[in-house]
Amino acid sequence: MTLIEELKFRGFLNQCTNEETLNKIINSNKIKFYIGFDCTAKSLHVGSLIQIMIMRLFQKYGHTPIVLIGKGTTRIGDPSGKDETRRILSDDEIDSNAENLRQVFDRFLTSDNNESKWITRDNSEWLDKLNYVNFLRDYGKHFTINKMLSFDSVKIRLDREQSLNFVEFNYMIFQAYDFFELSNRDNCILQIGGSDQWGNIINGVELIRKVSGKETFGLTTPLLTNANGDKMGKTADGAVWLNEDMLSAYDYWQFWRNVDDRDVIRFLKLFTDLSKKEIEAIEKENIENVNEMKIVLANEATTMLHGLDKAKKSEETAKNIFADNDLSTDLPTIKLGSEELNNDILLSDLILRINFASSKSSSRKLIRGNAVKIDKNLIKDEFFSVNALLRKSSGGLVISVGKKKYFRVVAIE
RNA sequence: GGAGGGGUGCCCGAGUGGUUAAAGGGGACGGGCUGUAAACCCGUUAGCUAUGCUUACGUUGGUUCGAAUCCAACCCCCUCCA
Repeated sequence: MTLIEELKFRGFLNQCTNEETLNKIINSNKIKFYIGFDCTAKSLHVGSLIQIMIMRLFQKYGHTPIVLIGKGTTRIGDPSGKDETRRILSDDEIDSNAENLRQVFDRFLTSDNNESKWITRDNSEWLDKLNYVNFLRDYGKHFTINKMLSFDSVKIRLDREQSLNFVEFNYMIFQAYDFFELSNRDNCILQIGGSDQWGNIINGVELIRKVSGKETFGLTTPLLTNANGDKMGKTADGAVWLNEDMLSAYDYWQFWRNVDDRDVIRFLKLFTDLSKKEIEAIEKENIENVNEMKIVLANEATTMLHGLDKAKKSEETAKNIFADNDLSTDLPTIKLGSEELNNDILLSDLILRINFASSKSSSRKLIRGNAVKIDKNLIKDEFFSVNALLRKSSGGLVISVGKKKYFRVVAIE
């Protein structure tokens, strides 16, 4: 299978400039390609995973990924896919976000092979130094307003009567310029991005052709949505983060375990290293039992990010809770000292403390709504205090909120 | 700069003096059904030391017994004109 064939099989390919030529080049040469990531959050989330996985695939075929950390462009704010102007982040925030992002790539990309070892660039390196007048003269002339206005990222804002300020309007020019810089510095010949980046990407391809006369390529991945058509990666508590301190390995595992039936095969192709053969075998074997496939998916995806141990442990925990109804398993735990236990400990406070409710009112509403159980017994009293039960128990209490959230409370000496 | 329109809860959106913590929809969460899925049905959806109190309809003041609703100033957005 060639790289392009594999991309197609797995569902990574949305659009590509001149697929035929690119195909020839990547089959006979090792290339450098890049994907840009802005530092708008402390961590990447599942929404970016498709980009990370496609880098991984290219790397498997011997190509070199350039992770472009967009410290410079983050200070501008990409209007693509955004309803409104982003909050402007401080430089400190941007720096610390950038640091966090790098760690994630280390998990997914390899540095072993010298040839295709992944590298990072930071576009503030060149964007910060730009001189406005010179830049306009040398590069601004290659962009027509007529065309810029026709880009979706701009058009949508205008159509919806939402403001788009001049800084944001310039974003696409900077992104195009990034590609130009990388093409010069690193001989990077391909930019990959989500489908919403198509316009920005071809701007870069065109700029390079106009200025250097070189042919470069652009490729986009489909916008990742689940079977319901929702943008992926958002859950109740927010995004499905990749950094473990923002989302535990167990919760990450649960995210994959809970995907829609219709998404399983598609996600196995996109988010695991399983080969075509393996995926087809799994599909055949489990045609009647999607849940087995979901477990494979959860294990594979979690292993890739957090390691085999944590994946297995998550599976174990899930099995205990959901299949065996055995609550003696590993759970997030609140430890109460004897001093604290001198006072009444309200159930509603504990739920708040473990972050299963966002306020005490909502925590009480959950209790009123029959959502909370202690050791599998429904508690309906929103003023329930756990002291008496806790004194009687030996191993502490297991409290569940809804069907999927569990935690333990223990008394310590 | 001129004329007009607009800013409501997580989002969309109704409301033009009192029973409005604000209709309706979406989303989310919880319950039921199930398979930790989907669909469907029901409930919840500002906070708190809670039969009450506090905060909330762009911001700040004002009128009024009472304001999201009326008035003034300011900020922001949109359309047309210059």
